[in-house]
Amino acid sequence: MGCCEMKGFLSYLVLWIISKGSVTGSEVALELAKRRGTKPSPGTIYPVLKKMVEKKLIKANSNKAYSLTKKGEKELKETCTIFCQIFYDIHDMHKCCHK
Amino acid sequence: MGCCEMKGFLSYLVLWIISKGSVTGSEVALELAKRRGTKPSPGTIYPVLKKMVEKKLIKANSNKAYSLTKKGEKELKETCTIFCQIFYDIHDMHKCCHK
DNA sequence: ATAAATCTATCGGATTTCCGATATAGAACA
DNA sequence: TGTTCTATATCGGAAATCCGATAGATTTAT
Repeated sequence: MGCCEMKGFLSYLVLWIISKGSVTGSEVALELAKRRGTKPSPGTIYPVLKKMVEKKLIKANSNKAYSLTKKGEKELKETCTIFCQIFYDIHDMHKCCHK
Repeated sequence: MGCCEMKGFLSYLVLWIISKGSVTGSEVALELAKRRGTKPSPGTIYPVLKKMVEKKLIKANSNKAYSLTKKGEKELKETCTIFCQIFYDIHDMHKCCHK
């Protein structure tokens, strides 16, 4: 709707969230709800997880809790680097909210 | 290509960049190049600017230099708030790059 | 004034990104 | 056991996001 929908975060965020500790699909969804305000639907979250498994970025244990693979850790590190460079001045953005 | 292409930043970044000072289209493109590493093509940047003018988020002066409208300032503030909440732990992401 | 280079603009479309609808599997409980 | 609730899974598609190709406009240089 708005000019700044900001689609495109999801995969990165999921990778990031999983990197912080083994979590199930529904736990990932809850963490996303905290951040974004809205909880992603099952039709959103599970296909994302599936694709990331196929790409061998994450793996599930027997309880369907996900964790990063070595490849996933490498990918996360690279993507974090890009992200932090793009938004190097996020601190100024933060100030912007409180004006 | 990767799992975390992170499309979806562009409009938000353009709004942010313009908020920091009156700039032309090519100057916006140069600033984006600094952040992302690659310069967006004309076919990318000008349609974005056009849409933002149509939505009255930015306006051009006679030299085709853009600046935010009141509506744009409001939109930016709101979007900054959402962005900073989603990425409240960007500082940890930053640490992640340097491991 | 003319040529070259740069900037601006537009179009169509490939791809990505996400979600609604639906179905199955599993857990909790009466 | 049968019922209910939650979690997982899949499909098709709507919308967004961006870009290549192309062309016109403007500036700069000769």
